[in-house]
Amino acid sequence: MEIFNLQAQSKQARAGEIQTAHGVIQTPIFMPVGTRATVKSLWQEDLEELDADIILGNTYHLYLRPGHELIEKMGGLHKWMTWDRPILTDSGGFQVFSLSDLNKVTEEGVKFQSHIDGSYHMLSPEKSMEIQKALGSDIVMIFDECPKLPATKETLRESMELTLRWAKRCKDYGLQPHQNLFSIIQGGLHVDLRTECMERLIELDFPGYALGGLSVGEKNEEMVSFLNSFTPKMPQDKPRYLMGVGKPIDVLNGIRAGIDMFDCVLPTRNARNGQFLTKNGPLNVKKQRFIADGLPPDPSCSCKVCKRYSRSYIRHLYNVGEYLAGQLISFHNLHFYLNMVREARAAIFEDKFDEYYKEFYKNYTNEMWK
RNA sequence: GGCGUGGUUCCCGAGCGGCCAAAGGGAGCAGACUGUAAAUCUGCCGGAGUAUUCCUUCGAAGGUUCGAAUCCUUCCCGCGCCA
Repeated sequence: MEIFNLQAQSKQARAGEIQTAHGVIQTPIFMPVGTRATVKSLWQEDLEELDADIILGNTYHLYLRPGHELIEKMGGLHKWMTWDRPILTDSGGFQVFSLSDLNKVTEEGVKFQSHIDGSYHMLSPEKSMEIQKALGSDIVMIFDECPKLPATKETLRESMELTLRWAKRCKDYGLQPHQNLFSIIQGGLHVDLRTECMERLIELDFPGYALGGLSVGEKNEEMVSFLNSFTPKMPQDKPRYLMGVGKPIDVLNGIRAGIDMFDCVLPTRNARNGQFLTKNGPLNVKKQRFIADGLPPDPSCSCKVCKRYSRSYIRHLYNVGEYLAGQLISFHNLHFYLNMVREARAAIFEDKFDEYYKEFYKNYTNEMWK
């Protein structure tokens, strides 16, 4: 079943729609990350006001706490967290990478030691599917292995082969009727490995294809150059998802290469660390020069935070450790990302994405404003 | 007036003869953060130099000592208790 409808293209950049049981996702899309059934520091009302089409949840974290059985018992993730728009859940594959000192990878799966209490757990393709099935997310990710870069080609190949075997096992596990299983292409920065991985995944036939294992240690230029050469080879009629990426410019680079979906913790994590985004690049609110700055975070922004609050006030909140600082900046930063991809989408429909990209890049990297 | 106690680098505050340009906080500065173990982490933080180094500094002035933020004398100022 096709869930993706390609609507417009501007060179490699694409605009389209993804159909899910909980609504339509307009692409290119940025998906706020809500690991533990919450986009940190924001209310679901905020996400609706931001008009986020879809958010993420995480298999590993929700499995450990509160446990997928509980969420299933409470009616599934959507109902439990009162979010009736689409949800994508990551499979826990990334945690194999980010918590690597606490786990051991075998053919069967990954034996984990919980980062919370040290207890032992097994995460396998079947277990990840069981959890995501219970959560009831609209887009389910296969359980993959995400190798850290740089890595030898041999290592990457072995990892890719394992991911392929796991992909088959995920595919064979039955999900809920409304759920769509996306596969994840691995293979480091090698176009040949990635191509082989993709072709073998296409044989299994998935409704969407993701690029995993990027922005995990390689140079940014390497990732951009890889994306430009690889993305056009990906299926035209399926959504293309670049996992975990990235900074605003990275997202635009991805769109330019033909990626449809993105997620990243940066707008919310960095918000909690004081960084707010502006048309002219990121700034940190804790700087003393903002102490009496009556301007909003980004004077060119139309979000509710920028309409009301000043840098001076938010700086004070941040400085004294008030939660509201992180909340306000998170809201603004997500607005920044979502607004950016909406503008990109509009530009693609007008076949002016390159112009949009160049203008954005020029403003965002202009040192004069810093 | 008496007794006691204290004045330390932007602020608070350790140090009480050499290992002290002086712990630790705070503030400040610079940086990081990319499928969230992150409202977190790293570096700098008297001046000059890449650096072994040099210069200025621990209320003030004198003194003891090879050597003092640390000991002594006097003075200035703060705080507490008693009259």
